[in-house]
Amino acid sequence: MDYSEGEMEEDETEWNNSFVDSVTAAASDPSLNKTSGPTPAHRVILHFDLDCFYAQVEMIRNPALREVPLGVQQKYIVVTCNYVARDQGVTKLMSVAVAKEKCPQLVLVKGEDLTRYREMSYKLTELLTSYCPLVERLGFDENFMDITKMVERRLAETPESYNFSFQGHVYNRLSADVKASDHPRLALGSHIAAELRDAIHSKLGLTGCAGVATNKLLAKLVSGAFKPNQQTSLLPEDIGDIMGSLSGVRKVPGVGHQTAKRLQALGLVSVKDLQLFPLGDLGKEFGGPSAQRLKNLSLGVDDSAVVPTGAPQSLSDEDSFKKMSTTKDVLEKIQELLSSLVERMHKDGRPPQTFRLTIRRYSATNKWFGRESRQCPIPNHVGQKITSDSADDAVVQLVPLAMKLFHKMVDCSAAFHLTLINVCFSNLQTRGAAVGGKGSITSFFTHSTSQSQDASSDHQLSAHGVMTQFTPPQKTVATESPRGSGAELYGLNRKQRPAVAVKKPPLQKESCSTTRSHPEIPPGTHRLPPNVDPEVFRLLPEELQKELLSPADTNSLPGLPTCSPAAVNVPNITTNKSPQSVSDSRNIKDVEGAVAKSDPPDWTTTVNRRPEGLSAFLGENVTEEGRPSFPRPADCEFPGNVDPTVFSELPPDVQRELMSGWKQQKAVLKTPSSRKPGRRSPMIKDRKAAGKGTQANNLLKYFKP
DNA sequence: CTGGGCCCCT
DNA sequence: AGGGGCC
Repeated sequence: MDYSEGEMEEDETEWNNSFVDSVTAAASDPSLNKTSGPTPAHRVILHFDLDCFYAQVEMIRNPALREVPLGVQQKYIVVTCNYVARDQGVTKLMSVAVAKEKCPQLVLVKGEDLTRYREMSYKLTELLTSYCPLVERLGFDENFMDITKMVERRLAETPESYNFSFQGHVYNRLSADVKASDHPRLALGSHIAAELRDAIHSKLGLTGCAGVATNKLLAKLVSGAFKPNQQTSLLPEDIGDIMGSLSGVRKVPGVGHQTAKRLQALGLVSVKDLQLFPLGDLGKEFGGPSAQRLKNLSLGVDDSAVVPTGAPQSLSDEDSFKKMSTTKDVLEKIQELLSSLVERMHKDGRPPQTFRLTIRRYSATNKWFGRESRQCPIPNHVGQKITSDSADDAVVQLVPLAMKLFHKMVDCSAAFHLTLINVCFSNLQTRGAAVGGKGSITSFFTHSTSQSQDASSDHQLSAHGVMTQFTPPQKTVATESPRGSGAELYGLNRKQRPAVAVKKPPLQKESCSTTRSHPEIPPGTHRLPPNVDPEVFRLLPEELQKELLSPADTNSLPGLPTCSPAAVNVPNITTNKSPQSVSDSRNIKDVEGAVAKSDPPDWTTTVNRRPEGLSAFLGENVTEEGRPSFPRPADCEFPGNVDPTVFSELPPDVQRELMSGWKQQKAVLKTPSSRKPGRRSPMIKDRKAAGKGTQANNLLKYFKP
């Protein structure tokens, strides 16, 4: 129904017509255009923007931090800071070094784990949703709301003689001399905004800014006019002013770095430049739809609807680092990420159907370069496991999947250097009929339902009690007490799980017994002992591998240490875990389990004929015919005139780039001088090496001007 | 040009 | 699968 104002921005054929319609509708006199469907010509849109969100959450957790300059640190960056710190010159996204130098007393709190922020963020969205269903999230700390209906209802109820007024600021005006009666809807909107900000503060302890305007763009722009903990409304007659006040196109939401650059190449740097630039010319560089959108934005026109965000469509977890260059480290990191992510998935309750692994490789020429990813479907039973009882089992199943994807991207026979790993679940199964009706799911629904009633009942504002529609199976949230202010917001969630999870103490017995469930393994066949990490195994010298595979040892071999393979010496392979890795002894054990469980029984029959999945897991090179082969340096990739020895002595970066170049040449005969990425890409798509071809593309870009 | 997400659109 | 955008 809100289809009204556009929303087909990218529909190429119809776009132009629908745009013209919607724009004229929006631009023309609001009051007369009611006829054109259910969409109000005059929307009232709110934008909420919490003050220094992460810092606020930390200050709620520890009120003593309110008095001191506080920064929230991720890696070596201060991602945000409280206003005490800002007064001393600290800014967002400032390096820790600079921040400390500006403000020596700066107190830093680690903020890499987003759990608390995420939880608080959703509490806020849920709170807003309890007043009005049209809430759209933008990041963790911003929300749009379309309160048109709410406003209309109030308007209908207000007496003829009502004296309208604005709450908070009115952009570019002294609120004294604005005639609020000329803008009754916005005026009412400003009161609703004030009430909501108050509710946010009393219920969650958070302060923030709000913007009140007629579309999302303007609401967002105006919300920042008065910064901490204030609100601002924008009258339609001041749209030109606020757009003109922006220092450059980059300040327009929707115009990112890349777009700004392209605009600049056209000579467009100010908003006004963009406003005046011929649409046709703009279309030549950006295409019709994008050009229109950009131009609209520059004029303050934005007919996009507030689309209720609902539950996230994907959950991901990532970590960045200076350098990661061994398969073992990758494996451990992936496992670590997966463990926490699976835990989150479990609370979410929707079984994911696809898994994605993405990495960022270090490249000397530019390290801020893009990521590469591979994704694959998640077997149904695994997906169910994530959400049902045993998340640990799920991790065990997922690690091999992840490693398989990893090896699709990274050739482990060559040096590699990663700076980021991300794991992501998406394609979340929305209706969990398949979940197999454990009691837990139903209990969640009842619980959260009761909560939503709580929230809506004690407020005159509330129109709908529909908070639960996307509440994650975080029954948890429901723990918010009637008066719930703050303290019990956190941490209480966690504890419903053990009750279910205790069923299986995760011990090596588990994986061993699983492995032994195939006692019919023929004697004398080659197989990895159940407690040997295949990744580590792969890295061993061939001789050691043979020893390990010798039949006599199959069941007696103790586990390999998790430390670097170089440190392993054969006779001393004992169960001793390297101290560094003890922190989570499941690390290795889980992987063992993974191997045992994910492998069809027949994988044990011979080392050389494993299922593809396992081969990838082991880091073997797999040819296109599916024949596994152990890694050889630069397998067959050298042009004839290249001396392998010389090559091997080159820096890894150079090696990789050269390799990419060669592979590129193999894939595409013509040397790619074309600047357009889109031109050539169809050609290299078919090859199995498409991934590497793509990378070659990227590397070649470095040599462009 | 950093950090950990999330989104949409090819 | 990647690009761009947002915070």
